[in-house]
Formats: sequence, structure tokens, C-alpha cells
Amino acid sequence: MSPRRRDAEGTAAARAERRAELLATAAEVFASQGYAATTVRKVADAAGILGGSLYYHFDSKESMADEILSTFLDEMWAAYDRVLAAGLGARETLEALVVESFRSIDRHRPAVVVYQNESKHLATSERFHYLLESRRRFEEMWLALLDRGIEEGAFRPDLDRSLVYRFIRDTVWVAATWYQTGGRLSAEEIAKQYLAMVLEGIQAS
Amino acid sequence: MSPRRRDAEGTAAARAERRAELLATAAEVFASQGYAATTVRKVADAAGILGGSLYYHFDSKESMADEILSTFLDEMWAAYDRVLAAGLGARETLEALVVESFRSIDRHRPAVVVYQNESKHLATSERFHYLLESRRRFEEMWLALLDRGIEEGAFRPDLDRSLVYRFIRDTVWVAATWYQTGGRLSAEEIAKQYLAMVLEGIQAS
Amino acid sequence: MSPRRRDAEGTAAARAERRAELLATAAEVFASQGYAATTVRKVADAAGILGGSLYYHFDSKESMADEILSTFLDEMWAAYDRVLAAGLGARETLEALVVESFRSIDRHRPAVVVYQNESKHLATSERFHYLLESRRRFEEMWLALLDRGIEEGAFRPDLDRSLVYRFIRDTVWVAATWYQTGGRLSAEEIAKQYLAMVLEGIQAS
Amino acid sequence: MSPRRRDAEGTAAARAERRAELLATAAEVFASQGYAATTVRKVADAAGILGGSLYYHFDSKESMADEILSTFLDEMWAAYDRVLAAGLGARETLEALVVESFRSIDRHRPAVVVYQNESKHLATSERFHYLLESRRRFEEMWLALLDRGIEEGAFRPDLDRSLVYRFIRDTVWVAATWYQTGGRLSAEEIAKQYLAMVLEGIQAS
DNA sequence: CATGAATGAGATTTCATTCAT
DNA sequence: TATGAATGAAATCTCATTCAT
Repeated sequence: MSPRRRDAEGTAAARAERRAELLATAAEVFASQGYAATTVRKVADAAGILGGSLYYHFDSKESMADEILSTFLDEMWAAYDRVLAAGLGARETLEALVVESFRSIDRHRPAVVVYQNESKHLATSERFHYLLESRRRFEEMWLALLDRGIEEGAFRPDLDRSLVYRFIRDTVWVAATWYQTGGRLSAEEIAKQYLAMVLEGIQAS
Repeated sequence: MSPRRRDAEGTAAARAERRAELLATAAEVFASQGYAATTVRKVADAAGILGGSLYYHFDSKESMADEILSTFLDEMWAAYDRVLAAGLGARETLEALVVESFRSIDRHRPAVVVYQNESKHLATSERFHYLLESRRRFEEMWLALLDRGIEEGAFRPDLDRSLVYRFIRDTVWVAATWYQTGGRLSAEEIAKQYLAMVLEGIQAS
Repeated sequence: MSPRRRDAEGTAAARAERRAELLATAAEVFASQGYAATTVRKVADAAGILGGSLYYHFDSKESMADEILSTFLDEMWAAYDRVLAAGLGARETLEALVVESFRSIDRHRPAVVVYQNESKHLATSERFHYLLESRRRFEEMWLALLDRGIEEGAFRPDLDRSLVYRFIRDTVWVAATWYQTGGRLSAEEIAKQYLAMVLEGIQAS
Repeated sequence: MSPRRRDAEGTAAARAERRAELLATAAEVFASQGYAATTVRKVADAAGILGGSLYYHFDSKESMADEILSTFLDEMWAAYDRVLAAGLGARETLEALVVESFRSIDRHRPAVVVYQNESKHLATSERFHYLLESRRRFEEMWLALLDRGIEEGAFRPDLDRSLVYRFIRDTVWVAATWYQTGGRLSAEEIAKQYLAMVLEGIQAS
């Protein structure tokens, strides 16, 4: 390996690392202040550089959001696909999906918050159509799972399936707004209690 | 009633009505596009007037958000206070609160959406400190209710009370993001099914 | 005189009176806040009516300024012309002019302040060219008087005449900015002391 | 001195210089058109940049006025304080103060004009309270000097001290409105003649 | 890699003015 | 005469983006 080549790799890796750092910062700020209300300058301030300097790394503010969201969704779907491929029963699948969701929140909290708050507006632009795609796949997956669970006798048949779908979807993801990495409860512990509530309800039996 | 008095009342009422109309429009647009991403011009367009004309009725974009949110919160708390004053058992109180929440969503959907999406950011400004106050009272009320329910043997004692609180809070209010007035399910019907899920869970028994 | 005619005169007189009232109010506000910084609404507020209502009486904000200034200037020049026509010596003429100037301030303080502060900017517009005209006549009159005074041996010949002119001009008129009608010193008293200072100086002799 | 340090100083100095340039331009425009009547765009045009670009250097139009005025006042008071510290007699102190005032006008003419025309209105805002403070110190200083002069037998005792104070104050500062740097008369020459008029009067002796 | 100055489009807000009632 | 709602132009200010250094 020539020194030249080592250098090139070194800078490429360094550059990728810097991007990741900056994206993490941007996601944090987008999550806490809202994408539209966040100025590029605020992101740069949080990163300790000047506004214009961000444009060495990224084409635009939008492309930062894009990279934040697509990275998160790719990882999330990879996890979901592993669960779906495992051939579990409906109830076990539901449990595994919820656990994976909380793991996603644990690893990508700011990205999840941005997704929750902004995907609806962003999706109106061509570039973010994959958000709609993801949402559609998500709904499809859950409705199928709920139907299967009712067939298998695992889930109650007397509830409106759309309502149950939205109930679970919102219930899980909205947790990103208050979840703190390294907080009192671990992602797994939260998942366990959420599953208890969702499956068994909160009333004393 | 003298003509003079009728006149004065007439114009005062007319003005209040116009304000209410414009606020309803503004809430709709804030809810669908996000407060920060909504320009004053968009609100004005939706109301069929010019941007500057809004300033005859309101001091600023912020004061519109203020009036939208405080009107909604006042009404919501009035309803909650009626429930709390009724002296019901913990479980019945919970049911009544959830029903009232969905009624609030039914009557003030756009305001609720704005509250959900923007209150966190807005609350950083002095003017919107009442949002924090409301949030605190809300949490207090629910934690007390949950504790009472556990004492009364109505609710399971094995769940983390903070988690249950957030679960119910988010689960109910996030429904505003998809609820449609006059949709397939009425507010009462949705409340009933939500209560079934929250109290009894979704698994077959 | 028919009742019809009496009515017409009555309303015409009433209208003129109302105009005068409103102009006095406007002059006060223009003087205290500055013409450009004064909104039509501020004038209307001070008059106890709504902004739009002023347009029943006046064509525009500019026409209010116009009427305020031209009324004042007309009166001032009438007084000056009386003095100039009296055929006094240079020193007596100077004294009489200064006294008349302070009387003008006494009667038209707000108008004088507006004149001091705004005439320079207003004069750029065609409509206010008479301000330049007045200023030119004013300078001419004073320079001639100073020259005559030096010839007559009344005034010192060792001073720059332009400088003396500006000294007197500014010195007198700027008093409008602090003069209060009905204050501790009457216009005549102030004129007397000003003349003492201007003519004899402030040093002990 | 390391290159790093030279750089840092270079840019800091360059920035300060640019600010000063822009402020000089702004002061010129404020002085000639009036603060309220001057648009930010006019200032920018005069500086050869776009309106928005000014906001890279200054927070607001108001902050430009602030910096213009406070810079001028600081320098003026420094000069006055040097005079006051010199322990001169009342008459010599008066002469020195008048000379310094004309020097201030010579160096900061636009700022002085802005001060004359706008300080009254600006001072109503909290931010410009130092203008009132300066005005109060100014009056205090002059009244004390006049009293001392009368005691020392240098000034006439038969004049109203408030009136004399205002006479001198206005007389000197209003000169900024017509003074031209590099005009026919130097600041020192004007000061000399003004002092002659103020001290000895304009009448032949 | 980053800076600092600027651009230019567009946002919020202001305000003189109009006009139906 | 006055009101109240609106207009529309222009003002202040913001901000994503560019670019020479």
C-alpha cells in the first residue's frame, strides 16, 4: 500500500466520520427545535463551526435531513426484516417488533423524533417520497400481523383493526419524544412494560 | 335595548366572530404545515385576504398561536375540572377523562395538533409559559389518578407509573394527528375502543 | 338669510374648526415624535378618532404637514413684514424681529418644531418648495439687516456675516424645542434676555 | 508574533474597520435624511452592498444608531473630561469646552446631527437611556460652570442661568447642521468667532 | 476544512390610504 | 362624520446558500 493510497483512505474515512458527527449534531438540533425552525447557523453553532462551513460537507439543509432519515429507516427496516424472516407466531412477532422499535429509538432517538415531527411535511417533496413508501410498508406489515394474530386466536377480534394499528404505531414511536439514552429505564425494560400494557391492559385482573 | 347598545354589541360580536373565523383558518394551516413552516401569507391566502390584513386583527403570528392554544386549553381544563369535581371512582374518572379528551380533539382538532407539535418549542418563550404550567397540572392530575386507582384496586400495581402516565397521555392526544371530524368512527366510538385497549389490552383473553 | 344658508355656513364653520383642532393635534404629535416616525394612526389616536377618519378631513398625511407649515409661515411673515415696514433702525429692527420670532414660537410652537426638524427633508418634494423660498427670503432679510447695522455702526464689523446670521437664526428658533407655553418665563421675557445675550454677550463688563 | 496570532488580529481589525466604514456611511445617511425616514436599503445602497448584508455586521437599524451615538458621546466626554481636569478658570474652561465641541462637530458631524435630531425620540426606548444620562451630565456641568463663572466675576449675573445654558448648548451644537468639513472656516476659526459673539455680543462697543 | 463577507429571495410586520356602511 | 375592514406597497429582518481566501 503506497503512502499515497493510505492517505487517500485516511482522509476518506476521516471525512465520513466528520459527516457522521455533524449529522448527529444536526439531528439533535432538528429534533429539539424542529426542522423548519432550525437555521443552518444553529446547527453550525452546535458543531462549533460557522454556517458556511457546513456546505463543505453537505449540499443543503435538506440533504442533511435526508441522510438522517434514510440512515435511520434503513437500519430500522433491516431489523424489522430480520424479525419478519424469523417465522415466529403473531404474538411473538409483535413483541419482537416492539422491542426492535425501542432499540431503534435507543440508537437513533433524534432521527426518530425528526421522523415523527417532520416526515409528513417533508414527504410532500419528491426527494422524500421514500418516507411515504416506508409508511405504507409499515402499515401493511402491521395490518397483516394483526389479522394473522386474530386468526391465530392471539388477538381480540372485537377491535377496529385500523384503530389498533394506529394505537400501537403512535404509542411506540411517540416514546422517542421523552426517551433518554441512559435514563432510569433501559429500552428493553420499557419495551417489556409497553408490551404488558398493550397486550394485557392496565386494569387489575 | 337602545339601538346604540345593539349596535355596539353587534360590532363587538361581529369582530369576535371574524377573529374566531380567522383563528380557525390559522389553526388549520398551522396544524397541517407546521407553525414555523407556515407563512403569514399562507394563512391569509387560506382566509381569502392579503397578508397585511391579518395584522388588523392580530398583533403577530405568535399571538395567533397564543390565542389558538389558550382557547383550546381553557376549554379542555373546564371539561377536565367538571370530571374531577364529579367524585367518581378512579376507573370511572379515567374513562371520563379519556372521553373528554376525544371530545376536545373532536372540537379543536387543529389546535390539539398545534399543541402536540409546537408546544415544546413555543414554551421556551416567556409568553407561552402557561403551556408548561398546563403540562405540569396535567401530569399531576394523572399521576394522582393512577395512584388512587392502584389503591382502590382498579389498576395494576406492577407497572411503572411514569410510564403508564406517558403511555396514556401520548396515546390519546396523538390521535388528533389522524382524527377526522365526521369520519368513519365518532369521537365516542374511538374513546370506547381506546379505553378497551388501554384497560383490557389487545390480546385475546 | 334662509335656514338653508345658515346651515351651510354652520357646517362650513364647524368643519373648519374641526380641521383646525385636528391640525393642532397633528402638529403636536409631529413635533414630539417626528414627522416620519408619526403614523397617521398616532395622530388619529391623539384626536380620539380612527385612522381612516382623518381622510374625511385631509387628503393625506403630507397635506396635514403642508397646512401646518404654511399657516405658520404665513403668520410669521405677516409679522415680519409689519416690522420691516416700520422703518426702524437696524438695532431696533433686530430687536423687533427677535421679539416677533418668540411670539411665533409662543403661538405655533409645534409648527415651529416641525419646521425646524422636517423642512429640510420635506423641501425635496415639489409641494414644499415654498419652504426653500421662505428660507431664502429669511436669509436675504437678515444679511441685509446685518449689513445695514454695520453701516449704521450698530453692529460689530469684525465678525463673519454668514456666521452671525446662522448664529441668530438657529439660536432663536431652536428655542421652540424646549419652550413651554405658560412656562416660567414669558415669550417677551425670553426675548429680552436673548437679546441681551446676543447683543452684549454673557461676560461681565 | 506567530502567524496565527497575526491572522487573528488581522481579521479582527479588518472586521472592526469594516464596521466603522459602514457606520460612517449610515451616520451620513441618517444625518441627511433623518433616522426614521432612512431605510436600511438606503444605507446599504450608499455602502454599495445589499440590504440584507448589513445584518451580517449589525443586529438592527437601531443598533447602528446606538453604535454611532455612543461612539460619538464617548469621545466627546473624554475630551470634556480632559478640559474639566485641567483646573482652568471659568472663562477659560468655557472657551476650551466650546473649542472641543466644535472639534467634535468637525470629527463626528453626522453623528452630532443624528444626536441633535433623533436623541429625543430615541431616548424613549430603554436601550437609549444613556442619552438622557449624557444630557443630564451635560446640563449639570454647564450650570456648575456658569455659577462658578458668576462667582469668579467672569460672567454677568443678571441673566437667567437656565436660559444661558440652553443658549450656549443649542448655539454650539446646532452648528453641526450646516458645518462642512474642509469648508471656508475651520473648526477653530468658527469656535473663535462663536466665542466672541457669546462672550462679547454682536453690538458695536 | 474552515472562515467571513456577501447575496438574494422571502418572511414578518408596518402603514398610508381606500371604501362600503 | 366616523367606523372598521381591508389593500398593497414598502420596510425591517432572516436565512439558505455561495465563494474567494
